Amino acid sequence: MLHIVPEIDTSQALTERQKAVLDAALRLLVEEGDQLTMTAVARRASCSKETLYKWFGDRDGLLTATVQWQASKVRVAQVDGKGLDLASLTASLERFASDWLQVISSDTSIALNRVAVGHAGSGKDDLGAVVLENGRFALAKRLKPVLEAGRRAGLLEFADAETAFRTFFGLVARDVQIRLLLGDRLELTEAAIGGDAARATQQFLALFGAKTGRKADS
Amino acid sequence: MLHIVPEIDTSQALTERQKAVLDAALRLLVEEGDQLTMTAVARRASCSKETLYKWFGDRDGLLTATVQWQASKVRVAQVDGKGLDLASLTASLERFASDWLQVISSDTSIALNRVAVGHAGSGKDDLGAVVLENGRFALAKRLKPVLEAGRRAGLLEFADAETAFRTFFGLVARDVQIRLLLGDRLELTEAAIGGDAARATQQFLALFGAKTGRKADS
DNA sequence: GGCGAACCGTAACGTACGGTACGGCTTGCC
DNA sequence: GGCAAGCCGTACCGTACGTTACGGTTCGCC
Repeated sequence: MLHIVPEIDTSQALTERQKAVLDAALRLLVEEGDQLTMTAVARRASCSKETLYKWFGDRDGLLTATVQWQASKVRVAQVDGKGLDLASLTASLERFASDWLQVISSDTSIALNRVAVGHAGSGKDDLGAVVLENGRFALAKRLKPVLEAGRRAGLLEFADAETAFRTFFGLVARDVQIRLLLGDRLELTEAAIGGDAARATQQFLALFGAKTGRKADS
Repeated sequence: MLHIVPEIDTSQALTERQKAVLDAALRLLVEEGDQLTMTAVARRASCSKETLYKWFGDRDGLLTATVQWQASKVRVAQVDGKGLDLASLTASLERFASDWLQVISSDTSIALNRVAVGHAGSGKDDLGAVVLENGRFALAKRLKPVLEAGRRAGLLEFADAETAFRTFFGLVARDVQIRLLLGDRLELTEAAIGGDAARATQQFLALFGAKTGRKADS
């Protein structure tokens, strides 16, 4: 289990210039993947390699800082669970689903996940942990309160929020992420994402919705 | 869309010695990941680098051959859809689910997927296509006939087999594969896999099972 | 036995790239 | 103005590794 404490915000203590450099590195990472070179980053960011090494230590440090920098940007608004009814719960779930599909199908996410996957296993850095913590685990942390509010409101029935979340995750993501990571072209239009989000939400409600006052389930 | 024609069996025309070399390369790939070196492969396989280059062209060729070689080994028995009732359908689905979980949580699959993901995007080779074709798409090809047999037998209801398959895929895999690829420890015991397979199957039946003569769904 | 093909082991080559050093420029401070 | 700090651009160094070359050995075949 990774479960790195996620509250520490390492993205501070970055000057504007440093953020600009990391943005350049990020763009290059999206274009070139893990075979980006320090020289290329320096050129793209119009800075010297000496500066890169002074600021980030070494190549792995630069990569880690870049991933964390991007991660710090994707904090999404919390959905609060006040005055919950079936309509607003459904809307929240659809919102989560479509946000998540949007994220995992973005060039940036794909590039970051590719790099992190490539580095996992060769225990040099913890890119995988960072990505996981700011992706899948952050999503769970934001969604679980909604699920539990839904349960308190009598709209959902489940024993374990973690298990319910994982099912929701599966219904939303299905094979999308692995296919994209493996290079499958898979055009996700705005409309397709909306449709998938609605479908996943309905399926989730069919599985975990309380069996009171709704049309015959399925 | 990749959808490389998968029927061509490129694993033939390999001598026993070549298979042994690829097995060595595969073992090394599991241990070292993508940063394995040609020298290491040669040493592990007790062959000369000259031979590696003669047989496989270059490093990418060796990697591709290794991935294809492993892919050719995982052909799983087809399940035929004769005399289908709910019990045998359920058993088939559970079997597929647990086989799939077994595969994606194996060291070999993780290593291969990591390498393929790392190479995707840098269009040099098509490792991603190979992995996808022998993983997710092969699974669909084997499972869809079962789903359609279930529909003909009046046990399942769905409009599109592809969509139904993808939901099943999502219910089975959930977040397991991406977490493993990103380096999350996630011990999947035999028992846990069996439980997950049963749960995913029940959820799938709750969503797509025909509403005749079954106990209250969910 | 002689011969050629295939292959092993190892040495050698070339290069790409991570990392370092250094000269010059700008900026802020005394 | 003088000086120091920070940074850019670039040249430089060392090494790891992909790729090639080559001498020596085995093995099938005549």
